Formats: sequence, structure tokens, C-alpha cells
Amino acid sequence: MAEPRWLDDRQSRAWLGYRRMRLLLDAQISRDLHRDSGLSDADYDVLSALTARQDRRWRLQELADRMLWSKSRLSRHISRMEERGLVSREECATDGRGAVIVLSEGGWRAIQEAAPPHVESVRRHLIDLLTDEQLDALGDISDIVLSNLASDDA
Amino acid sequence: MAEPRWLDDRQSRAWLGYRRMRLLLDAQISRDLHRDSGLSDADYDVLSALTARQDRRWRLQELADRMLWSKSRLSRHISRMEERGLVSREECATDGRGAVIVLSEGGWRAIQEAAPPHVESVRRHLIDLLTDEQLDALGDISDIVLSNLASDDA
DNA sequence: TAGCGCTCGTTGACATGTAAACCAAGTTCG
DNA sequence: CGAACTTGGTTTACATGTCAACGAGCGCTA
Repeated sequence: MAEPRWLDDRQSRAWLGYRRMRLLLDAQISRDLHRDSGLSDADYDVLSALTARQDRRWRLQELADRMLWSKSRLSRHISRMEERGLVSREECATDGRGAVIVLSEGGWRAIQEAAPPHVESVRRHLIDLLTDEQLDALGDISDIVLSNLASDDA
Repeated sequence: MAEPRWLDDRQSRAWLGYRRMRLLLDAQISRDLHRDSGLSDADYDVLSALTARQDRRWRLQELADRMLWSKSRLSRHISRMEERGLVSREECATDGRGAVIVLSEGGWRAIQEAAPPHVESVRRHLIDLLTDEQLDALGDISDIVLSNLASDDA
């Protein structure tokens, strides 16, 4: 490889800033979530995905795809959430191999209670700190990066 | 709690975009790093921190503070890196309890070889996709979020 | 319809993170 | 000085993630 194109000051500030923000912001929001509702990030994401469906149920594989998780990760996590009464497994009527993940009554209550303080936390640590222009810039950047990654895959 | 202040479209786009970008971008850059040089993100961060010092050595606690890692995490990670010949431990001359982490010759070579393709990966998936204005916006956002978190602590 | 290959979900073996207990070495203060 | 407290690092117990192998069921095709 020829002399690498190192990052200049502006680029370096953006990259290091992003990395450190990611490290600290996510940790803080996770801590808030866990303190306020006893849920982990992963728990919250699973419960959110389940409520996004009217019948509050997903096939395991579909849910894993949507969340960009491995099947194995989701299967293990569902087992733990099942023990805590947040979700349950049912057999799939149309596929003997299938597992259907269902939001339980307890899971519904948990996400209902967790959501308001979680939104407040996200606002306090990120959203309410930014101008509309900055929010748009963050949305734009995410779109650009994500569509670039998607085109890599193809 | 009164009716929560849910996120509007602009805010929601920024937040969900950030979350998904973080998930996919970091995974991709980690994969590239591991494929190109056999190092994990954590390995790379430790080696980078060590090279930032002229004498290429840090007290364990100081290094943990700088990286925002727990002592226990760093201690374990150093043990694994030690087995691979990337770093070594030395006793501390001024504090009998202390451990000094030293970059080894192998670690120096590893980071030298890893850095150029890593920078390319960061450029390809993030930096080179953005305009100067977007880079500045990302830097600004990070600064705002980080200084807000710092003031929370105080 | 029998066989073969693929998919679905689970699991075993292992990598890595956290929280808390622990030991040893410093430090403070009567 | 010396007991009590603090600090630095390691370790134990456990939580959670990955990869690869597995068993069971689906479905194409000969």
C-alpha cells in the first residue's frame, strides 16, 4: 500500500467525536433505561419490535432479520426474556419447525412503563440538545452511510 | 408522568438513523479490521493508545481511564493480548501494586500494518461519503453531546 | 413417494464483558 | 509506629454474544 491517506483535522474530529459519542451516549442511555425500568437495550428493542405488529407476534427468523441479530442471539435472548415473563414461545401453525415469539401481558406492561422515561432520556442526552439543522444533518448522514453499506452488500 | 413528549418525524429520523448507523457501520468497520489485520476493535484501541505515548507504556489504571474501560475489562484484555505477543506487563518502579502495560515489538508491527487499511475502511464507509459541512456537523454534534454528558457527571 | 438438500431453531464450546470480592501495597492519622 | 482506610490490579461468578454443528421438518424432483 502506498502512503495512506491519513485523516486531516476536520475528518479526524468527526471520526473521533463519533466514536466517543457512541461510547458514552449509548452507555448513558442504557444505564438510564436499566435504572428506570429494569430493561436492557436488547430487551427494549425486542419489545418495541413486537409492539410494532398488531398481533404482537413474530416468527423468530423474521424478527432476527428485522433487528439485524443472529438467530442464535435472538433465540438465547428470547429464552431469558421468557423466564422473566416478558414474552412467550408458541408453535407455528404452518411450519412444524417454526417458533413464534409472542408479547405477553407482562411484556406489554413493561414496554408501556419503560417508553416514557426512555424517550425523556434520549431527549435529555441527545435530541433536545440539537437544532433542527443538526437533527436533519444527523438524519442525512445516517441515510448516506446506510445506503452506502447496502450497496456494498449488493 | 404526564403524556410523554414523543419524538416528531425529524427527531425520530435522527434517532433511529443514528441507532441503525451505529449498529451497521461499526460492525462493518470491525469486520474489515479483523479481516485485514486480525485485530479486534478493542485490540486496535489498546495499541493506538499505547503508541500515543513516546515510551509506549501506560499504567493499567490510567489507560483504563483514558479508554473509558473498567479496570477488570482492561486487565483481562491485556492478558489475552499478552498471550499473542502484542503487549507485555512490567512491574511499576514507584508503586509495588502497579502494572505497567508496554507495547511490544510485535504490537508495534501489528498496529503499523493495521492502520493504513483501517483508515481506508473508515474513509470508504464514512468519511469520504460526507461533505465538509457534514463532517463539521458531526463534530459539532459530538462535542455538544459529550460536553452535556460531562456536565451531568459534575 | 422416496430421497436429497435446504431452512428453522436450538445448542455446545468458547470469547468477551460486568459486578463484586479479594489480596497486597500504599496512605493517613492518633 | 501501627491500625484503619484507600487504592491498584486480579480473579471469581455470571451475563451475554459468536460460530459451528446438530436434529427436525419442509419441499423439490426424479
